Amino acid sequence: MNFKIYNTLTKEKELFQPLDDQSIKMYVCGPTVYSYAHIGNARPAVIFDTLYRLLKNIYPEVIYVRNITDVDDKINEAAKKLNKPISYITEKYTDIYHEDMRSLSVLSPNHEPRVTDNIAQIISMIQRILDNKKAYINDNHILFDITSFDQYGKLSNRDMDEMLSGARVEVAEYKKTPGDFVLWKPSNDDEPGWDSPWGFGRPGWHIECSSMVETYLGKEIDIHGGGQDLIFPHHENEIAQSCSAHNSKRYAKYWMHNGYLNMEGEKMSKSLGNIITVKELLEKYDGEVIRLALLSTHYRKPINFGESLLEQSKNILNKLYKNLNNQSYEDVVSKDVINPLLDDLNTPLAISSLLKIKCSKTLIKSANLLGLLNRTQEEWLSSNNKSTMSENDIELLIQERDRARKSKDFAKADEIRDQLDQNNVILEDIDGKTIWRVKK
RNA sequence: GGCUGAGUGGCAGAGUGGUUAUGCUGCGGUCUGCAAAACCGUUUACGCCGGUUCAAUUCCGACCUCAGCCUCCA
Repeated sequence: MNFKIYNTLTKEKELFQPLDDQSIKMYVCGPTVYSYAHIGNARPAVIFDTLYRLLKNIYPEVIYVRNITDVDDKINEAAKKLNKPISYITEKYTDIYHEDMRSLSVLSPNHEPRVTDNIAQIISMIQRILDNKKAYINDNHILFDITSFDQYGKLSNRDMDEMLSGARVEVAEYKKTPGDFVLWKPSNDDEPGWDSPWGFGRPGWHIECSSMVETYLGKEIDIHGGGQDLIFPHHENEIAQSCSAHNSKRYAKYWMHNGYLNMEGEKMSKSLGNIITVKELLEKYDGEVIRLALLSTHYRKPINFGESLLEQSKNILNKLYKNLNNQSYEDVVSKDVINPLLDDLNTPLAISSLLKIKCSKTLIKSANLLGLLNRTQEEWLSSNNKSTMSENDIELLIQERDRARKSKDFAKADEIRDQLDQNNVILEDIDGKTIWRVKK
């Protein structure tokens, strides 16, 4: 099995050679639960879910960990605004995230750790980094000393000195080097916090992932994934922390990053007001349509999300479900689908292959690998049944139209068809019989 | 300013040193009372300029445009 992955660390497409081919270990940065997940959050979830499905198809065991970040200043703000406890916010949005992911056919990872359940492990890791003299204490903050880590900047291909000359942000006074980052910071009484050897406080942003990888997967893992925006500083810092705590050279063997998502050609941002949540999209489109839309661009490229992409995806899915009507016995994944996936997860090419598969069972099995065609043809056709008319009324009108057609009163027959059309019902005359379906 | 990525036909989107991607849409046709569905056909594609080559959209170099990152946004 030749599985190739583009590795951000080496900037090359490499042959995937697992640390242990009996058990693959992958970690993906999960959501910060302070608001509804938007479509940009859904992209990595769907992409790495597809990777997870592919790996499970190849290897005997895959351990997939995706965390939930439930300690964050944005959460604190959201809680303060509503005058509710922080747990109210994190629990609410964790539940919504899970619902959204289910709708997009995203499988649950094997572990989904929360920061609040792993504080002891985080403290232990920070202590080890301090013991190894890779961090220092200043003004009640524990800061990682980036000058102590010679690989710093390798993942993001950055030279710290060059970056600093162009820096546009004020540097906190307690930092020795402007690039140093917080491992632990003090909390006020109204902020979430835990007792630690360094006083009441909370972990910095990056340490949680390092700690959870260590706890649930070990010191070194095969694949670490996330959005491109996390390359710097988040992933760069994770490498520095983990290697410094472990006295090791390597943390993740392969780094995979998905491209950005734009809305109708524009960056999705609060200021432009074009952020669209998964929940909003699900009101208008089936989760499978959204999933297909997200997979229709290669994961490393920017995706231009919008109405036309969704409509196109809907058409493709209709076509695929329509193709599920022959009886067949071949029950294997199509080579034309799995081979593109094995080549750095080329989902667009795999999808185009799906459209050529004639054998239903092969089609289902192949599409399932992408998390698609999860329902039967009947279930699909009857979903999104948005006609305002009852089935009985529709049947009666069809009978009336039949009578009109038999008596060659085509004007009346067409009038009835138009009437049904306005109620989203489309008629098809096949072999002397009239069948109807709801517009999708 | 530094870094990273992208630029393919009406749209979406693969791929390739010389031969059809694929899908959607549009147009034409077969079929139909008319439609729908199905099937068939179909329109100049590869940002710009050089270079390498018998041949470049594909390799190399410069340039242009767009997007993003540069301390907590997937």
